[in-house]
Amino acid sequence: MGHGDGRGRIVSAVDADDTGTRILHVDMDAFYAAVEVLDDPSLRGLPLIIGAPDGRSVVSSASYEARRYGVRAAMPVSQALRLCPSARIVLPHFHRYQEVSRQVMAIFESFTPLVEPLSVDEAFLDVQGVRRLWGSPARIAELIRQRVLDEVGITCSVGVAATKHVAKMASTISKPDGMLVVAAKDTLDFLAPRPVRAMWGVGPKAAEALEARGIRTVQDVREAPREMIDRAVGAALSARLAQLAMGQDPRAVDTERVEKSIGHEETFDTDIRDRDFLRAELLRLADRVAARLRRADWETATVAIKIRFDDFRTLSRSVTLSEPTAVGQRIGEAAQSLFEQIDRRDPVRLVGVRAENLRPAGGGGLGLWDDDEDWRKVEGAVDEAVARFGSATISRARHIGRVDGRGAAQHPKAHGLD
DNA sequence: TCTGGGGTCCTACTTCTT
DNA sequence: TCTGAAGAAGTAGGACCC
Repeated sequence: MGHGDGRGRIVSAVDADDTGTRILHVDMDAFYAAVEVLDDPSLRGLPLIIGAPDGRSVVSSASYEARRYGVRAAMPVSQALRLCPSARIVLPHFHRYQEVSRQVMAIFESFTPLVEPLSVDEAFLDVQGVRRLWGSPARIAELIRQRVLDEVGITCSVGVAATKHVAKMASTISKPDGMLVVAAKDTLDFLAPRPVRAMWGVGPKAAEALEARGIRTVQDVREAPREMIDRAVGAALSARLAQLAMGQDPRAVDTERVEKSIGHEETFDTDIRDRDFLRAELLRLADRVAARLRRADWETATVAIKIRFDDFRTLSRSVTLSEPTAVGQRIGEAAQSLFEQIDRRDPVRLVGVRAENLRPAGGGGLGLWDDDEDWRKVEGAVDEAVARFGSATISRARHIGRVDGRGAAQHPKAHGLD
């Protein structure tokens, strides 16, 4: 079980003991690949790699047929093709995945309002309050699996347990097209033999540090001295692992998570030395970030950049602004200024811009504009005016756009800037 | 051999404020 | 007015997740 290549399927009986459970973790099987097959049935049964065939692309998703050759998400496409030369490369269609995701989430929400989407293809559901309506958690899990298949045409796997952590582990193990129910009283036995790497928060580094101390399974985590785990992975993760290993997970299903940062980054096909080009890229990324901020009616108080050099060394720099903004030009200027502070002149493979420390847009109300075209006109006009009249005069005019309140008065047409 | 993009969270350290 | 301690806030980097 748990091969990740489709050979580990488990399906608990609908009448399996689900005493003490309330959390469902639903995970779509090879989601991107499944959507591509849905839209082009001739792809069914083929080894598929979702990703770009060129440059430095990595695998976004792979069908189970490709996974049998060792292909995994996040693997360079070139490496995936060496493992599975017969694989079909399919360019990703992210908008389509989001569309299907919305369909699936709507099905979840028809069972319970307590749905926490984790990503485009998975969610936690708390079904404690809807048992009278739909039946036991295991029964609800089966109904959801059936409806997703009937109405959307793709399969999903569901873990049913008392906590998020165990439900997620259970869905992973049951894949694909599976369901695994872990009754509350069976939680400790279920967890004991699992590898530490399967625990939430344990990645390659933490696993290596734990395994170097002989801590290989969840049972080992329970038995190892706490100080030893503290030293291996730090106090915070250690405390969390100690809880999780005992089947305790206080995290509730959270339906109102809000984004804490918004960023964009780009890896170039070839490494770039040209500083002017990199500055222009920072400005372009800043514009995209700002556009998203305005659409969400947010501003950012902190701008961060990320620079990755040809040797994969990565630097980040950030600055807190004197005044929050959602204006691309300001974010771009902050990003460029941070970039100037980096002395290293080696070729760059990636640049990124991120807005952190987000807050609701106050005073300016720039987010009221539906299309960014309008704001580009304003920015373009302001830049032109700065060139003609000098920045002091124009900075006052620019300020009008922020304090002038919301609505028509700040629209470019109203300022005669159209 | 080659390592994306969009995120969150944590730790260690520095600087600012009281 | 100066100084030191302590806590808060800011910054950089890394690990992790999907």
